[in-house]
Amino acid sequence: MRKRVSLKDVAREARVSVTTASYVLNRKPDARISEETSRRVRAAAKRLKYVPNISARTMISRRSQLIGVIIPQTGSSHRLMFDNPFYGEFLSAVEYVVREGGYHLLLSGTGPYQDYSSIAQMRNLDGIIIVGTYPSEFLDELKKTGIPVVLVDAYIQDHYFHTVSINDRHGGYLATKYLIDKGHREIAFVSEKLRDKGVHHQRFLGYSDALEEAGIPLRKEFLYEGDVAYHGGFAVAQEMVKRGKRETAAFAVADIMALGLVNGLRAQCLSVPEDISVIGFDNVPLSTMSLPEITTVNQDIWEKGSQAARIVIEAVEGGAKRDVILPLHIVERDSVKDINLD
Amino acid sequence: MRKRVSLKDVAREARVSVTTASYVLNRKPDARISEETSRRVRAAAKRLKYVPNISARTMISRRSQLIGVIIPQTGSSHRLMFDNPFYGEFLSAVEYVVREGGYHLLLSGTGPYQDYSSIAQMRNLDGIIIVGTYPSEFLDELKKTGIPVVLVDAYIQDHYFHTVSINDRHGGYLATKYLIDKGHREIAFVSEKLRDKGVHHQRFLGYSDALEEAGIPLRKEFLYEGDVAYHGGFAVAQEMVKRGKRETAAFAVADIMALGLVNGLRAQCLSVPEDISVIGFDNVPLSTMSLPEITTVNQDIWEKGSQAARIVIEAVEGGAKRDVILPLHIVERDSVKDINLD
DNA sequence: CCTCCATGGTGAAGCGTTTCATCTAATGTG
DNA sequence: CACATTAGATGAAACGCTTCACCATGGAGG
Repeated sequence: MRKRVSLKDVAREARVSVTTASYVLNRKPDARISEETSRRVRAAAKRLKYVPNISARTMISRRSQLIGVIIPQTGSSHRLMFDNPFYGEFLSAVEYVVREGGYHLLLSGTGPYQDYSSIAQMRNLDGIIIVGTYPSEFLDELKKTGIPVVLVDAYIQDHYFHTVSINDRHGGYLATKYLIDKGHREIAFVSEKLRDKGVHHQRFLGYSDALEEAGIPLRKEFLYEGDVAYHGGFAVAQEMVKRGKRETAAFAVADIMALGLVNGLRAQCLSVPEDISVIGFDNVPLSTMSLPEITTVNQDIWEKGSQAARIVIEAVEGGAKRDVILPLHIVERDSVKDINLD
Repeated sequence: MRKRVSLKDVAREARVSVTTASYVLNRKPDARISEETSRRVRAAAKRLKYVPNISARTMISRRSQLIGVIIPQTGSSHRLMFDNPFYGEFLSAVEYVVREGGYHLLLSGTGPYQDYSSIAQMRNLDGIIIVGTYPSEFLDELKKTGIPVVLVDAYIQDHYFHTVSINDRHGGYLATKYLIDKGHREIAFVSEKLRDKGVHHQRFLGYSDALEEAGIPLRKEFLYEGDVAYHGGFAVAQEMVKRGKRETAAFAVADIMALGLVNGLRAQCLSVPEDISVIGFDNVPLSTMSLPEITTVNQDIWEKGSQAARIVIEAVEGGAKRDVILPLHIVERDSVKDINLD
């Protein structure tokens, strides 16, 4: 491999100074360069296949053109959370927007918790996107770096962070209300163990809101816990028949769980929606990958990722603090039965 | 934000020269530093929360501690191929190993085809992992950079590239043979339009191998085409009954497609495996997310990712060229019926 | 007493950029 | 014709680090 060509080489080739070459190649608006010189430099750069060295640039400008993204890991394993298709879709959008914006994407799992602010500094990250809920010490460290951070789906109120989220509580309300409107009054709530913060707790709040509004008492025995994963939903189905299945409908906080639930129910010879209706949340592609296809609360994941990326780039380039809340709506499919019609 | 602390600051604090500080912090084995000085420097670094600047280091050492990963995009959209869960799992493994190895991960979609060698040079990438099949001009460009590249699932023979793959042809053989052993002779092959290179074509070759070995003629009308996606498999199911469904079994080249097929069949009131058996490929989690759970050819995706990452790191650090082929085996579940028993 | 060598440490060059301050010529103004 | 102004271009410093070559000091050996 022959030595990499540097700006110096281009300058020599074009018979100008390094300064001039730099000005030309960066299209500095206020630099006064003649058309002729400009052309010469560009030609030289092309001829030599000049590629700028971002490291060098970073040192001076303190801009790395790098956006860091942190994706949660599944508890036990070291796997990123891609088994929930939400993250893949989200990441796709981020990658796309970031690339179009002239940045690159540094992907990390949550492993290096405490260390992430070091990573951010070492690499001179221009901006950071974090999805999910994290300990506040972790966020505080990040804050100290002064790097713009966009928090996605984190229920944190702190003027430092930009946020993009949905109104999960309202989403939970929507889903439950939908079931109620279809005549259901015995409605199961299926989720992981609820932590105070976090989207699932919010969705639970929405669930109770809807119940309360309809004058339906909240019943402890209609609350089910399982991993937010296919097997979690599947297991809940078994638990449900074990408890005697008094419910006519169930709201699962994620489609992946809803899918497990639907199949688990079917495995127990209950049919969906005839014996029990199911509604999910997210509207990931998975929700159409079952029979029946699953009615769910749609959130525009692509939009979520795009927004997060756009906001972080904006912030890097001097934009103001932003908090975006994306809209939600029900998408009706075949997993909910209208029992008013019976 | 106060100014970032540099090595100079640490040196001053520890009352030593920058050189010494650098030696200490990098644990240079041949540098002769007294225990006492060493301690002082480390203490200072800790006190000031010193974080090295990778850009500066990169300039000198020409090592960026960055591994680039390229994931294919779905044809039309800008989405990364995460709708096939293969990629999420693969990426997880890579991320994990790369991080453990002290590197970071730069993620790109295939958008910047031609430009990737530029990106690689700009960022001084230490190594590159590419999954999928790409035009050879693209690979040639990469080759010119001299950066170690690991090709995953690419049927390319070129001494420059490291590779990790499975024997797709053998996998196709295994799947088909399995079906034949269960008494099937009318076996559909379900895939996307076959290109010469590429894993799916190889799997097709394996399919014919098995047929030929068993003395079963290959029948054109048993070949189905659709996108390697859920909807692709679903559509094939419809096509299949339209053609009169002469087959007793089907081999789909990817689980995601197999899932679509199973559900599509069920939607046509055919039951799996009673009316028709289905076998998939990959053993992604998805394959257990249907009823019946899908019998499939297992490839260890996590291992694939880990190996790719390990090889690229090894190569960066001076290792020799490597080509790894991972083993394959059938995992029996419930989507194939043994019709010998009838 | 002089030389040698080992030990512990440092100065300064250099990596590839950006950018500020400056310089030269040429043009315009009175 | 003298002077100010401007267009066009450049030199050199700085970014933070690594590393080569070199400098002290002091004890061992002759």
